[in-house]
Amino acid sequence: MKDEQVKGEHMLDDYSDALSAIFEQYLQTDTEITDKQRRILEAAVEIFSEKGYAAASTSEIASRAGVAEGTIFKHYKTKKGLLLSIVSPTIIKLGAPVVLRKLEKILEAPYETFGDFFRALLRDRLEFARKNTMTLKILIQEVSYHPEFQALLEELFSERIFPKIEKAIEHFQAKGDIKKLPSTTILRWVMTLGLGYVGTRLMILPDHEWDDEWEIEQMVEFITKGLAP
Amino acid sequence: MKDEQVKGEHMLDDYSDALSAIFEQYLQTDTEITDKQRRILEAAVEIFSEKGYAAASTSEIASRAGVAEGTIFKHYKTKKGLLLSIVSPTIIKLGAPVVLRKLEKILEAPYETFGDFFRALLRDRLEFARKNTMTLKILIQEVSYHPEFQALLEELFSERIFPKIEKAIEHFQAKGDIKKLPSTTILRWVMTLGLGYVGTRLMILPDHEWDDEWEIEQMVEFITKGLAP
Amino acid sequence: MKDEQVKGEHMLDDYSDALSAIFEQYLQTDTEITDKQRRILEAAVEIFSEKGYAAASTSEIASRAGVAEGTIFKHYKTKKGLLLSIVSPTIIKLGAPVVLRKLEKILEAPYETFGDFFRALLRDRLEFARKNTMTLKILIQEVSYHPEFQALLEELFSERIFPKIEKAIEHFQAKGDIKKLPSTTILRWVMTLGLGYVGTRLMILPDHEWDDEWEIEQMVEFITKGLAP
Amino acid sequence: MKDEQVKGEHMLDDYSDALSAIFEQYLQTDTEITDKQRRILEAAVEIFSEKGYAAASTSEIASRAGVAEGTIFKHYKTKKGLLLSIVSPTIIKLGAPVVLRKLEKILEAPYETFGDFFRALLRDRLEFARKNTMTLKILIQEVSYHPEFQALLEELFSERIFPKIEKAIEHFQAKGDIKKLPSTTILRWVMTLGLGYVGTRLMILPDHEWDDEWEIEQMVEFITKGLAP
DNA sequence: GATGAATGAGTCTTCATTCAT
DNA sequence: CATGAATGAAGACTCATTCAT
Repeated sequence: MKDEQVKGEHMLDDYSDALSAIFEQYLQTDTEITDKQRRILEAAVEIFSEKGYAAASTSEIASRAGVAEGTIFKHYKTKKGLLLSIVSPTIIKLGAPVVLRKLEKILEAPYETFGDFFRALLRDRLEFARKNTMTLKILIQEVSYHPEFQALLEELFSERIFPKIEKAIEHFQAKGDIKKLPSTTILRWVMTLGLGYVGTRLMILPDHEWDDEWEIEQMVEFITKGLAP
Repeated sequence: MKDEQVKGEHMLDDYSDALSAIFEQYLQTDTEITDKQRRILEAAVEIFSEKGYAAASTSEIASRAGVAEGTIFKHYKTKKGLLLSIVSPTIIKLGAPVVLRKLEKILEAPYETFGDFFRALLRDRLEFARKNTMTLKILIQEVSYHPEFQALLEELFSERIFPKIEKAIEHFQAKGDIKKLPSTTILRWVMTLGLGYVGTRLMILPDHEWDDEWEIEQMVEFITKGLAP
Repeated sequence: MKDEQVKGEHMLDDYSDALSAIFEQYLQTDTEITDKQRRILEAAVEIFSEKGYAAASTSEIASRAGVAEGTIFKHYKTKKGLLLSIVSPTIIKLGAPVVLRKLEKILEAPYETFGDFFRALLRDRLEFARKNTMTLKILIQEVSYHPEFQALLEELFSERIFPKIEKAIEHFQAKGDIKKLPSTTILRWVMTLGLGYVGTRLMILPDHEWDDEWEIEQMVEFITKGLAP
Repeated sequence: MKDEQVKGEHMLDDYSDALSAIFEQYLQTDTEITDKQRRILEAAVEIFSEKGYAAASTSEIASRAGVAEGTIFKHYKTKKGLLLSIVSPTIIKLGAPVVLRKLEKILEAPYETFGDFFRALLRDRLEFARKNTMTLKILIQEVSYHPEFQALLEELFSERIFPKIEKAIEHFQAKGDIKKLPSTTILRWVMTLGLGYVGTRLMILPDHEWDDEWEIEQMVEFITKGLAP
């Protein structure tokens, strides 16, 4: 699992086309990040996630980051630019594992059953969300209000993630592992359950005692039985 | 179904205790609403749901409602007061059907199986959400930033809704209808699937062609099979 | 003394000329005052004296008076009109005792010495201030900001009060009772001491224990000795 | 006299205790004042003294100072903060000469008679008031409405100024120079006369021709005779 | 690069005043 | 006469952004 996570986080190499192009403008992938820049980003993530983008003030971000007000604007032309440089990379990383070529070869490979596939995906994304909880919260809250995010997410999901998961679903349907329902419906159930767990786990009741492995196994079993042909 | 919805919306008579007390202060239940007041509320709902509470300006609300800015403040002391008088009633109505005494008597009555129970609840809440889509969107977006909402929701869910649904779950478990898993886990799955459908249906892809009855039936079947003992 | 006070308050009959004319517009001397009007005036006096004219709001006055906001404006065209109808009569009454014809005949009459004259005047005005403390406070506070008040006061003092007091001073100087200093200087000392006592007594330290008679006698003696030729 | 004034203005070194502590928060004693800040203060003093604090608008202050409205709030968090930074230092300076330790040693020193003492004090405070006329006018007008000012003044007068003047009075009484009246009464007479002169001289009739030395001498003589044992 | 003073448009809110009922 | 809903101008204050140092 550790392994997979690492992959999930670093194997962005495949983003070699349109989407990347769109993203690149928001990413200073090559620029070495300075200390002040890092502190600004950290402060911004905290404050955006605490009060929301619109209610956050750049002056509060500056003071929490311990820099002058003007410094923020040296690095990120506008407040919105700051938001973009926080959220955009997260959107990319969000879809990373699914987009991986390896995962494409799912047909030949690692997962015997749909349950295995779901388990792997959920573990991976739970770990990812654990590491990026605040940023994801910002994304979830702000997506409604920023068409750029909607466009990026739509491209990501409808052209990359969904097709591949659909392929996987169809693969397991062909194998007779799961019922022949429209893949969009299955997709929604699966995402919905996963997201429901991750969201409850990390954002709604983070202080509750959780046995992740057990919960994941129950969900796998639930889905396996629910989708049995 | 029409019947049930009507109940869901109007059978608030049972709110005869603590929660109501808390809510009452936000509700002008008896006050006859004037025309301008209605236009203000409508405009506010639209604009809050379009751009979020923090980014909405009272001057824009006033001009969309066709009233002077001062008029808003004659009726709702503050911008926040306006938000509260939109969201608070929705929070109450949100839990209405579950809190009904009738539903408490679920043991003796209407629902043969857990699937029937889920179907009824989902249909009812889908209808409710259809009628209150914008207000619910506001609630979802703003709940993180307004502790009052969190407090109300927490009281509503943890002391009213959850206990009753849990009872239902335990009832069907005792009947041997569903598997003996912790009711919190089942609860999460069920809510998550329902919410996932309602949210996708009304907020994320409202323009997609949906066959609600079919989708609901599939979900009922999925859950029934997935939870089979 | 009681007697004198009554005179001081009621003997306005002599105001038969220019000044009255100016004042009349602000006075509804003949109009019978209604109950609501009285409550408005009382509330306004309280609130103006508590927070000052500029910081007082007509809506607060209305609510303290127990009338509708609009009612104030039915009776007093503007907020300023309300202020005028409170302060203007007080300005008139302020000068009343001195302007009285009787007092003009001071030469023939009641006061043997300058000290007697001062004592009588001070007692009278102390009683007057006691009955009109709040209104006088308003006058003192607002006179700087309202040229109308300055004009009225100037007319009152420079054309009526001062000349008469000066006559009295000259009378006592001629009698050899007091020193031959410029009457303006004596006037200032006398007014200043009187005002200093009345102000301290009623506005600055109203809760202190005061022996008015004793204090007045000391002042009389102080002045008598200080002004001795 | 020049000399004394200088002392009066600069010998604040003795403020080494409680009162200073209270004041310090309002004083930016060390901060170098910028040009814009100075213009803001000047404009504020003018406008506050012309129309009163409540009726003055920050936008008018800004435009008279030739700065943007926001600039005012960069330097003084609120309109009230601006008022405080104008009035508080004046309150301190107001009591300065009396509080000086030197003056405490009045027993051994400079003043032969109570008249000499009064003359020196009056000259000094007249000069001070001449230099701070507008600020003092603001203080006088606003003291009723701002409990902070009342508290500061009360501490200043009742714990510092009055006790020392009382000591002086008792000293001259012991010397047989003045009559044995309660010192509070004498204090009131003396302050009242002084204040009456300063106020008339600078605020009520500033354009009148005044012979300060002559007026002061007359007052000294009046007091001396009036208080003679 | 970093600062922070300065800006002025924009925010929420209050207020005196009007007018239809 | 009395009401109170409605107004819109004005108020204090905040904010993202710029720019000289």
